[in-house]
Amino acid sequence: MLDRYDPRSIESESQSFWESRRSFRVTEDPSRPKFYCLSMFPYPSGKLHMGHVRNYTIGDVLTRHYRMRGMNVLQPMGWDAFGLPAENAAIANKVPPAKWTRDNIAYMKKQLKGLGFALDWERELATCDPAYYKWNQWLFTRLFRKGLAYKKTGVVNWDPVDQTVLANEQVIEGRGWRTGAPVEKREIPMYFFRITQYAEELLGALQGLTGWPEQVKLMQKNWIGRSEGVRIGFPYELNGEKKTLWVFTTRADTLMGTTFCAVAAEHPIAAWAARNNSALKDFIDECKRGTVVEAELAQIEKKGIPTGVFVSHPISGEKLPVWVGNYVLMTYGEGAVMGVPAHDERDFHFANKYALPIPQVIDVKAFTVGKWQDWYTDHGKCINSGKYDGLDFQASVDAIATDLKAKDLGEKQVQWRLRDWGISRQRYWGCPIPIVHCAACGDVPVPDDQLPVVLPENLVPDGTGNPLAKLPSFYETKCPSCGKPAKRETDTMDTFVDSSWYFARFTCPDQSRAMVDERAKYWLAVDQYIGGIEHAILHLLYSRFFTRAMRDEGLLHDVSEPFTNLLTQGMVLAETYYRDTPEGRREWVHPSEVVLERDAKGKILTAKKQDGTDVVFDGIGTMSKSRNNGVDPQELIEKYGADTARFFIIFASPPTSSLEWSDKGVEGSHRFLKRLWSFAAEHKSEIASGLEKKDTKIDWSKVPEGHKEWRRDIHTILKQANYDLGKHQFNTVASACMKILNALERVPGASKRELGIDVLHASMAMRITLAEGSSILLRLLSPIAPHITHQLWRDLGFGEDVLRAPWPEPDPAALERDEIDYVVQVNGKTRGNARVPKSADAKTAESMAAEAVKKYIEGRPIRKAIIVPGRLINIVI
RNA sequence: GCCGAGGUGGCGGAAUUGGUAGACGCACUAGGUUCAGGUCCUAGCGGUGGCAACACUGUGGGGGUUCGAGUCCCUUCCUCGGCACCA
Repeated sequence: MLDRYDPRSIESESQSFWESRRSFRVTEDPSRPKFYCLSMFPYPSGKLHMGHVRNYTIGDVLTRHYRMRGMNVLQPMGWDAFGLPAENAAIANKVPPAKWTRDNIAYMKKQLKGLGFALDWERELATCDPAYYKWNQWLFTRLFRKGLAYKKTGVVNWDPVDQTVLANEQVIEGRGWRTGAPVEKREIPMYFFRITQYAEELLGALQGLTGWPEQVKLMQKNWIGRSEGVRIGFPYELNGEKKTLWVFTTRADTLMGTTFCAVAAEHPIAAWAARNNSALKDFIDECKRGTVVEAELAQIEKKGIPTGVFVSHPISGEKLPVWVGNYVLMTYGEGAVMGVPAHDERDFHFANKYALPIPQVIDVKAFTVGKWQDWYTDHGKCINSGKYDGLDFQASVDAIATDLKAKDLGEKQVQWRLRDWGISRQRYWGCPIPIVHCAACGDVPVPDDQLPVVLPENLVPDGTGNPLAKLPSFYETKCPSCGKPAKRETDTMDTFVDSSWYFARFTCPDQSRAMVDERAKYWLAVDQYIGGIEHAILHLLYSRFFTRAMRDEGLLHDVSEPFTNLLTQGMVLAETYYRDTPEGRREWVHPSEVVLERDAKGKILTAKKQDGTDVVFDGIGTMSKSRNNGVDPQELIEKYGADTARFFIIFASPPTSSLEWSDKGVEGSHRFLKRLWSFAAEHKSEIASGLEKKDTKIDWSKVPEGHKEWRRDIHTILKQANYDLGKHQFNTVASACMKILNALERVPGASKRELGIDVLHASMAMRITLAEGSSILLRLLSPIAPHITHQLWRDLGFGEDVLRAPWPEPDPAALERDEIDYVVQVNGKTRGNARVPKSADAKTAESMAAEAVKKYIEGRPIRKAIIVPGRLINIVI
């Protein structure tokens, strides 16, 4: 045993130990409870960032903990390897995305190994491997035949200069990122997954996901967005032809307050009306030019222009103008809305702007036409609504729906916010969509025996469209159905498809004849899934959809939900600093280069760069290259070791909260591990002798009282730590480890000449407790800092492998007390303490408490006393 | 704009879920060790008043429920995440 803590050698030795024993390889074992612990697999962007380290450390703490509790724990790792950054790197460096991606995987894998995660590397997979994406294609063809995958047009961002489709991310302030050209919207044919067919089930099943955070379930619920309303038809005539403009509303009770209708720019009425109306045409063009990003769409100024078309109110027959409104979404409902300015905020502002009437039809409090108030949308009885006057919300909706139904102009309808999932990407580095376009046979799915459609790996995209579309050897093919020359689809799949089922593939990654096999039955569902809150909606919803689609294909048995428990980790943040250079440039200064000056109380007075120039603190934000505030995990590991990195990350904040990086905090964590190491070195022989006598029965009456308390402290801390582990509050578990070490370091003296003390006996008790406490500490700490605990466990003679040791449980006898310390309050204010014998009844406890605080009572009569057993007594005077 | 989360010392955070607010750590202050710096060790550390004992006050702001509120309710201000082609 070395006398100095040397993480480098300890960590590489521990890792070799695990590697040589294949410690983390797992197979199906029906004799033990299984636990599938999965962290979201990384995109191989180059090197690990702190978010990865945090994610995988949390997963590893769970994995190692449950292993020590005797469960058969699977923790696999793989690579979400397709995606845009590889193409961007290819454009920048002229390297094929495949090579860039595989190099990154090799480097990041080395980093993961260096962090000592208990991963079963024999199950590693990458989504860019044909052996993986073959099954994306296979499932696609199955869904296509069922109609669960289908083709229709979708809207994309189009860069007119590069003649290419842009991702939202590649559109900077309405312009293409490379060309600077104003981006246009373009409608192109795409493939969609009919996720809406599962909308009802995806929504209903949320209730059963008791292991998910309420927050995530609520976000999914709102995203799916079920709303009950009425589909209403407004009849009109075009060139003598009778037509109906359909809208959907959840507020049919306000129908009599409709003063206009508004349609989306893409609506057929808009197109028809614009034929010989150049102002309208320009406006529609303007709407189409803009963004496809909903967040921006929702914040643009609400504008509109009349089409000149009038529709009839379905009840009153009144003529209402139809406007084109830039706030109406073609993708929701019917692409048209009825305008009720008095009871809808957007309609209110729209009507005010264009001087449309604003008649009140619901009896809300204090209505005036001038200013919008939130309560205008409140439910109430109908007024100014003819025969519906006096009806409340439900009654008026029912009556109006019945009347509309009779006229064939409407009925109740359930509307979803959720849209079908467009999966076509006009990009190279992705899974090819297995379709062949044949002039005679149409869209033909590629037959099983021709799968996978292999993606050529040697291409280098240049930013002007998909290189696959320029490669005849890829797209020239024969129709699988008639054998005539045909064209292969060159679009690839959204990478969310790859990540929607990888958790299932980890159960049987070597299976070449099927997407998944029987082993999935043993392992699924994932017992604990861990990942960033930013995936709360899309990735998780798509995975829930895929699991059901696979279930209905007969691939998964009795599994509908992929993730039983979900832990959404917080983000990793760091301070940001900048200075404005004399040239007027903003220079971001790395936090490690900033020197802080503090006052006598530690408050920050000034921040300067090391060279003395002033810098400005710009708050706490996510680690990013652009703001130069990232911390490279690799440097951290090299300087302090993986255990310090892991410990700090766990200690600094609870898993679900954001984590603020602090170099000083890292040093504190390192200090703790160093202290642990020296403690072990210093007490090695006492621990050895305590271990030898560990079965000796201690007569605590012959040992000083302080000694018993010492042992009780350790077990109390352990009890709390186990409770905290159960609720995944790992930061306080790390604190508990520090507290136990603090306690152990306060070894009580055994030489005190107390009455009845047996010095030899007390000394033995001390050594036994020291050994017991050390063993508790090492086991409790091992999931967080596995290397140092592995080494010390062996060095101190506890055993060969701490991973195989049982999880520590507090000894109930150690927790027992003869007396209870009560907090004593007078009128709710804490005024003292009272030590009360455990056997005392309530009356005795009360009088002892009153005695302890008598100077605050001063003889005034006690009105009552509230006793919280074992904790607190509140005396009310 | 819509949906979701969060505000506790100088800082990260804790509080047995309605019962001693500030555990543990960082920073800071004083002392010790050291030629010195670092390391390490000991003690102190929410605010105000006081030599002190102690008193008052304190969990973003305001109001309420309760014997008792960081925790529950109402209201208000601020910060962060997602919004369908970043992953």
